[in-house]
Amino acid sequence: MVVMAYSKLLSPPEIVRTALQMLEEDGAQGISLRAVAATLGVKAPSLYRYFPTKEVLELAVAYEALEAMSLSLQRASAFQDAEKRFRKTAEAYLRFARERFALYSFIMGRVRETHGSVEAKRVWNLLLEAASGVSGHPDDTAAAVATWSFLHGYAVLEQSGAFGASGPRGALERGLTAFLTSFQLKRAPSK
Amino acid sequence: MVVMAYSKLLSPPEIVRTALQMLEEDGAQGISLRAVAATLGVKAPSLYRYFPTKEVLELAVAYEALEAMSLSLQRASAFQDAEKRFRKTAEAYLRFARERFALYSFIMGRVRETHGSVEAKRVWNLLLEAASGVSGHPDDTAAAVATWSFLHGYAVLEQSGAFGASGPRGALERGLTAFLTSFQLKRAPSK
DNA sequence: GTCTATAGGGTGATAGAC
DNA sequence: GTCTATCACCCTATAGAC
Repeated sequence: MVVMAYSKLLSPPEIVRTALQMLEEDGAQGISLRAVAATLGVKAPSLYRYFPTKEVLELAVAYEALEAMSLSLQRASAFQDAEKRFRKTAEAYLRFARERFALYSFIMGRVRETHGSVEAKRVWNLLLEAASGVSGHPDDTAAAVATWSFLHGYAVLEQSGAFGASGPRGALERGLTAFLTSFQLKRAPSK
Repeated sequence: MVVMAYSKLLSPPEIVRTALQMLEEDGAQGISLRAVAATLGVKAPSLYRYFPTKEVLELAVAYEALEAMSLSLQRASAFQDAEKRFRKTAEAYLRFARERFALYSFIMGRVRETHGSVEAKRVWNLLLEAASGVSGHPDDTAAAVATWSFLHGYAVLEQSGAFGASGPRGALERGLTAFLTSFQLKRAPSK
């Protein structure tokens, strides 16, 4: 047996990064401490030196995932025109949900726990600004929540195969247009 | 030990009914064969006389749940006025999701498997008719899918606590109104 | 037709050796 | 700081006794 000195293999950020990556690759049924440890070349109990419970690790992963999500949305919201920003933000939201669905549903499964965090607020604010820009009201919560509901529902139904072989049949465009026209009707008078 | 003849305790419908009821009372993490059997006063292996695998039982439960859902929606769709029927159907959908959320998400987690069944079609048709009635187009799939997405997203976000302490802030009304006005704009000319 | 017993898998978490 | 060993559960599913 080769004599081998213990080396500091682990660190919280590395554990979180690994867990997130595994979640993304095949995370339908969540995080397994054993699996994460194995990927790191370590046994499960070692992780407890860095995270007191599984839940604490999951929360750290959720924050990291929210960060990634807000970055994806941010890139799409750099448009001046209100309608274009609204559409691009919605598009970016759905792209993130589609391409990283396990991560997305992991986030959405922990909304309560992450509520109020800066990471969650960043995502929320991008949605809020996109919707408010269309209606012309500075903090149009109702418009943003309605938009969020639609996008979330669409993302989940799409991924679950609910649209069937015939696909969504233009429902995305139909919904976005409905919101756009309706929000614009209630538009505050521009100065 | 009391001598006791074996009696025919079980039947497929009774097992399904029990599983559905348990799912409804505390079914956040799905069906457990052990738990279902215990409730029936029997050991888990006995269930295999009636269902070859857990999945088959789950499917039977899903169909039963879809049946219940379509009944809930049906009661609300008996309105002549298109707008009223649309609103009442949406209301009934959300009520079902709210009051029987475990059942609702069990259904939604098996959309792919139940797709094409008569039970699923009954629910879908009620949504389709509600949306089509507003737009005036006989089979307005896009409008129905958009509405479904919104309702599903709203139901899930609401239940997950995403709306926070301040609540949805009128987002439901805002969304429904947006769809109504937009669908009516594309209304087919009435004869 | 239901039973016991068991195969064979999973999970989070802890104690104490090294 | 990581390890082994283990606790204490959970689960679906099958073989064969009664």
